[in-house]
Formats: sequence, C-alpha cells, structure tokens
Amino acid sequence: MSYECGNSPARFVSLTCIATAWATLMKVKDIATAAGVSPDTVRFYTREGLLHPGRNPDNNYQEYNADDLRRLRFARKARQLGFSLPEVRRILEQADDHHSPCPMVRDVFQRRLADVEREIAELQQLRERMVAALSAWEDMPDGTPDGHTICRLIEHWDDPSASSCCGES
Amino acid sequence: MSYECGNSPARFVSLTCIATAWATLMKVKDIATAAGVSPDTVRFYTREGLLHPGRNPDNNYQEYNADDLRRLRFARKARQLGFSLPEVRRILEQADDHHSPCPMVRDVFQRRLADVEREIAELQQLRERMVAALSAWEDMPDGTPDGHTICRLIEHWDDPSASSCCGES
DNA sequence: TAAAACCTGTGACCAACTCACAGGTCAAAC
DNA sequence: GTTTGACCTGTGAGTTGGTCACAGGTTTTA
Repeated sequence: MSYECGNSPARFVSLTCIATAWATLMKVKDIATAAGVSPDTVRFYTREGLLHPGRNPDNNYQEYNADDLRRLRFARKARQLGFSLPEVRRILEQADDHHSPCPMVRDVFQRRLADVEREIAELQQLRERMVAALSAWEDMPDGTPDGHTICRLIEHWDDPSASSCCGES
Repeated sequence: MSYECGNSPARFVSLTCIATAWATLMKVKDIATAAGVSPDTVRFYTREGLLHPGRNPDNNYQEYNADDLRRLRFARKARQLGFSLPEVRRILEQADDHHSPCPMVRDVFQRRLADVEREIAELQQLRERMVAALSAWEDMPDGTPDGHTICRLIEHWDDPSASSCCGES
C-alpha cells in the first residue's frame, strides 16, 4: 500500500494531488495509515511533541510531511524495542540537534533490558505462586464464610514472601 | 507486634483503652500498621468500598474493627495472588452475602493464571528482540542524523513481527 | 501552650494510549 | 442545493493501583 492523496478513489488523483504528493503532505488519517497506527495515536504523539506538523491556513488541518512519517515509524520501532515515549522524544530531540542519539540509545536500551528481565523474573515468581496455590486448592473444600474466614483458599495460602514473625489474630 | 491502642506509650494504656481494645477499634494508621500497608492504601481501599469503617461522632475519625483487618489482610493476599481490586471487592461482597466465594475464586484464578502466562510469553519475546538487537548493534557504528535517518540502530532493526509487504520511502 | 503527629476529604499524578463529544470541513450523490 | 457520510479540530475522561500533596481540623507530646 503506497501513500494516497486524501481518500479520493484513483480516478480523482489529479494534478493537484500529484503536486501535493511530491511534498508528501498528509492529513492525520493518511500518515496514520502509512505508519500502521490509529489516527488517535498520531494525534497523541503530536500532542506529546514527537511530531511537528504544519497547518493548512485554509482549514486549520494539520499537515504531516515525509519527515514526520519517518519520526512516527521510528517512534513505533523504538516503542516495540521497549523505549518509553519520553525516551523516544529525547532521542528525536537529540537527533534534531544534529547529535547522534545512538550512544544514548545503547545506554537506555541496556537499562531497559535489565528492567524487562527483572519483570520477567517477578512474573515467573507470581506464576509459580499461582500454580502452587492451584494445586494446593485441588483437595480443599469450598467453605462458607463464617465471620472468621472469608475464603480459606486465599486466607490459608502460605505466602512464601511474608516473613512476619508475630502476627496474632 | 500486637495491636496497640492509639499511639500512647504503655503507661497510658488505661481502662478506656483496654475496653476499646476488646472491640479492637483502630484508626487508619493502626490498621495500616497491623496489616503492613500504608495509611494511604487503607484510605484508598476504604474509598473503593473494600473496608467499611464506622465513625467516631466526636471527631469524625474512621474506626476499623477486627473484621476490617481481616478483610484488609485478605485483600492483600488476594492481590499478591494476582486478583484485581474489583475482583477482590466482588469476592468480599459475595462473602458478605454468606455465599462461598471459593468457586468464583477458583474460576477467576485460572483465567488470571492464563493472563500471567501470556504476559510472560510476551515479555520473553520482547527480551529476545532486545538481546538480538543488542548483539546486532555490537558492530554497528554510531551515525549522525542526516535528515534521512535518525538512529540506524533502531531504524535498521529488523522487526520480526512486521509483515508489511510494500513499504517504500 | 506550642509543636509535632495524626486525622479528614479531595484531587492530581504515573503510562500509553483509547474513546467520547461537540462542532467545523469537505467531497460525492441525489 | 442539500444532504449524507467521512473526515477534521481540541479537549477531557477513562484505564490500574495506588502514591503524593494540600488545606484545614484534632490529638498527643514536650
């Protein structure tokens, strides 16, 4: 799918449109489609300062160019790689200042990888707790709340990370 | 650490206090300490309807009793097991109606386990993408943005999940 | 009696969008 | 010429589970 000019069907792609295409000026939906994101995301990124569209003075519509599309695609790739939006913005700003953002990219990226690995470890711990609880529940009867217990499945679950020494009830 | 009455040091634990202690009426900080959470969390859970403290008409302070403490501890355990707050609230409400929440607990729990496993799988995929990118970056030079590329580390990263067929620039 | 520590409710903030709303613009069909 | 439908605009609220801040009232401590 290549860029289209507006949503006119092909027979209406006129000279005007071709001229516009040279400058690749796109409206929100055009750039969204080109980058494979929703128009809301485009608007959101614009609000957040990642994209800098111009304005059509006739109708106040935002006009995105090829550079915006490059930034948008870049942002999406970076997000998939685990960069946060503020990080992406900083990267783009550094590039705007003609500094290579690559050292920062490498740096942030390594920290992010560590975060992801920590998160995975935590989730795996949770998963193990859940699996253990589930198998312990296999042969526990369902109880009826009696003012002292709510659901013994949970209450009598033995939390391995709870190291309280003197809880009394 | 057993329940205390207010924050009076021991010499002030008077008859009044002992009478109160029988009913185990606690203020926000007392119950928070007893359950090992922050006072803000207690207030938040109260706002969310998980706890139902009474009121001291003298000073409009909230008064939590032993049942609230049981609910609070229950909620914390359930959260550690991966239940969401709305789920915890539903469980508590069902118990308030003298229905055994256990079948629901088992049911929700299995779905939640599946979610956690999906989440782990996604994170592991992300991790693999990141590790692959990092090793591919090893021998790539840092470039300077030139109006066509921002950071080739990211732009030239080969996204395995991108199956677009005809992107042109 | 004054200061410190607590209490109250309310509202903003985090991430990364998504959805809804009210009103303006534009192209095509009748 | 008008109507329909699809788009555009900005703004504000919703998502999760709390956390933090604020302004003002109360209680305890020194």
